[in-house]
Amino acid sequence: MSAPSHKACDAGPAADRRVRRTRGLLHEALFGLIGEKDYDRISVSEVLQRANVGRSTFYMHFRDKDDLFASAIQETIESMRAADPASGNPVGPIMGFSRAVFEHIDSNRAAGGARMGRRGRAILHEHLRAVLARWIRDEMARATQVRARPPRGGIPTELVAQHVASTLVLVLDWWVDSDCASSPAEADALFRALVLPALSAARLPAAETHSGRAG
Amino acid sequence: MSAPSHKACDAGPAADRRVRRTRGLLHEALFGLIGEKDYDRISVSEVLQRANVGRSTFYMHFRDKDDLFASAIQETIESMRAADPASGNPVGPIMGFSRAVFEHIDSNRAAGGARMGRRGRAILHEHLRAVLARWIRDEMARATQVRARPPRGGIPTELVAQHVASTLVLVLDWWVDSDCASSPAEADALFRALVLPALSAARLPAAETHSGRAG
Amino acid sequence: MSAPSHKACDAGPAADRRVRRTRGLLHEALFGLIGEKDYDRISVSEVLQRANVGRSTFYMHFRDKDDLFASAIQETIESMRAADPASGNPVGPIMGFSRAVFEHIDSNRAAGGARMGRRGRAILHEHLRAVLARWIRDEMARATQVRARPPRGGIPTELVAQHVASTLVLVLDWWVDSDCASSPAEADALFRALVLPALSAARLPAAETHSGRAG
Amino acid sequence: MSAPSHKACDAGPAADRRVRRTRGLLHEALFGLIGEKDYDRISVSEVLQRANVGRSTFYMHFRDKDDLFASAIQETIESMRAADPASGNPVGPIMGFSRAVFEHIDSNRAAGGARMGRRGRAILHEHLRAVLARWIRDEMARATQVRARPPRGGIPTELVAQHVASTLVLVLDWWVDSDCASSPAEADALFRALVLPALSAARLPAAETHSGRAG
DNA sequence: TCCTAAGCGAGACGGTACGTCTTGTCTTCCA
DNA sequence: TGGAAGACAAGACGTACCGTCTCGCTTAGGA
Repeated sequence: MSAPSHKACDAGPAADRRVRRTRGLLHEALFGLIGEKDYDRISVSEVLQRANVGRSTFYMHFRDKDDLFASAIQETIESMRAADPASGNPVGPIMGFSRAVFEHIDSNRAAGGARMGRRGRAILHEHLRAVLARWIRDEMARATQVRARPPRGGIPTELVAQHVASTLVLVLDWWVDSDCASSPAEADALFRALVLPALSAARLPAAETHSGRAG
Repeated sequence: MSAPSHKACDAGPAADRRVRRTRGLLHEALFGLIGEKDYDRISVSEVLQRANVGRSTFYMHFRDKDDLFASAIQETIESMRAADPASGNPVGPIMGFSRAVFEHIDSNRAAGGARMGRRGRAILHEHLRAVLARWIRDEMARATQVRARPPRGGIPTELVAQHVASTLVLVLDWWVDSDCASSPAEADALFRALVLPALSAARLPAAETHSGRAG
Repeated sequence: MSAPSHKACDAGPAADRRVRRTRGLLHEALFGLIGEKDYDRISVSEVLQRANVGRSTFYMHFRDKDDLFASAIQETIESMRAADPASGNPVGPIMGFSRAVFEHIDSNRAAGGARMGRRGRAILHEHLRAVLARWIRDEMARATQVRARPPRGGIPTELVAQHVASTLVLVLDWWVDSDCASSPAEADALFRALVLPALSAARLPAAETHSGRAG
Repeated sequence: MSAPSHKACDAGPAADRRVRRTRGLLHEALFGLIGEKDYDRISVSEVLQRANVGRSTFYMHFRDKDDLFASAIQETIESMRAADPASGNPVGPIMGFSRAVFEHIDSNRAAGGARMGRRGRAILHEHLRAVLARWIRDEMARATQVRARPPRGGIPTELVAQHVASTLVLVLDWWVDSDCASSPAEADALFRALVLPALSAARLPAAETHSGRAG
């Protein structure tokens, strides 16, 4: 889903500018409110009032509150990926991008990782998981080609990708919940410790890889 | 949350029987509806109508729809745990209970794993994760004592427990989604392949985590 | 339309009392607001707020604002008819009831005949016309039987009834607009002067209508 | 309100031509839609779409939908008056113009008298009443001077004029509703039968109202 | 011939009201 | 006396319009 949302609204450069502005206002308003109260106690009207946007305009751009949230997350992730200099870099260790993720969260933790109730967090996690799973699938495909490894071990690629994504989200959540007490490097190390052994195992005929943490 | 819900309603053996019946009706009604439509398109009124239960009665027993769902899941899990003969057996391999879980799902898959929309599944997963994490924490504590290992390795116990629970839920979901194409034993093997290496690693002293950031 | 509106809601004497109260509150609130601003600048929400009634309750009882208004008018008219001692009295002059109408308006003019914009007045007139036309049709039928006159003259009964009703509403409106400067008796005399000659004419064989077109 | 509407828009002959065209398109579109559905179920947007006119253009010319409708009616009436050869003819019987009105409606009934819901009809009637009342006031003034009668009888001139206008509209409505079953001449005769007696009475000192309760 | 200003289409926008839906409380009545 | 029935206040939802606005495009009179 690279398109912003369910509607194109291409009517000219000026209109486009306005549209972009409106969407931005709504994103910001929602993020602001999420910092203040539980996600699903937030009503659409509150967002509108804070963004100073009319109701119909909102529903022109987003199907509902969840759609707005998804779009906002998407935008954030994309800007984060764009700001990542190492993005698309084929060299470096396996799953090398994870470090960048932790670093990014670390520098933006004041803004983004704020309070958001059970439901908001669930939606966020779901999105993150999906996006990360896609990245990881890419990464795994590349790694497989570059290193000329056998295409798959005993574990289905898709399941591995989801597992890695799920674990990354879990560690992220746990790390943010602990107020980022440890450094990004340490958190990343935890993530890698949890996930790399299984990755190696996936390449082998499912024999036990005890060596751990593959550098 | 071992207590059924927020209210006791103890007024005698007969009343208790009726109460239990009412709660059961509501559980069944909710499960029935979940099989038909997305969880959060279900309104309390629908449940009431199907269970043939008055509105006020519902709110006597449950705080809201999620409370009812949680209670229903809890009951199901408890019945499942009760039916497990190996429960509480300290011998056997590490994380030995996982096999039982897959077996149980396999025999009940017609009934339970039915259709339920995004949100319903999310809530279910959340609950499962929490319950399983608790079991796993217990199991890890026991394993630690029995085998006289050092209390923790480089990875926080809590994080490991959550990771294992999360992975189990992931594999379960993936397995159910594939219509249980593989046998419970195979699915369990996948789960163990993903999770055991990390568990072994967690026992080692985690050399490279040098220092806390705050300290 | 003797039934209050589109819904019966018979669920017991107590519920009925509550229902009646709610409907009354809404009637009063609407009449109050009509006295303050143009009828169609009044929103349902305003009525609700003033009546201290929930939105859904309103739509339980009335289809929309116009339905509420119609119901309120109906109620008023019925109470007025009930309070009229001469109602149903077959003796007395032709169209004798008109005098009572003027008298009634005269005594209640402070309350009822208040300000109400173009649209509100139009709706009111429409209703009055319809109700009065029915009364007049009855009256004419009775008069015809009592006086053993020929059933109809050259003017269709229905048209005459509507004409009389329309004229009565016109005179009423004009009279109320002039702040009831003249006495009810005088106003009634004006009405009778405008309408009685035509009524007498309607009894004659209407010489000048030569032939139907279609026949 | 003889001016077309609230804006002059004098900027040259060509511009004027365009303006006229636009207004015409809107008139036609509205009349077309009125033939298809209830007047107040018609939205401005529908009119715009059918007329192929931009939103801002509409609001340049008309304050709102009612303004457009009023303007369209006005135009129609004016064209009707212009086409009437007897217009302004001081000779002939009292209220002689009424016959021309029925004749006009008769020849244009296919186009104009089409379906239009409660509200549309109400607005149309209101307008007709107002326009006709003005004509009638003129006619009465002329008649009074020509025939050298006393300026007013027992009934206020204004009230008489409104009564006549109201009755004409009533008969027109009834006639059109009956699909113009009778000829224009007959319909006119009905109108005159209903209204002329009162007119004669209005000239006298109110003597012949025999029923006499006014005193 | 080009220029400039108008009328115009398109449609995003802030705003208001609508009628529907659901929630959780409360009251009444029945078994 | 406890539970079914359901009226009710509260208020969010997504839809429909409204009237205002900004934007380019077209077009025609004046330079």
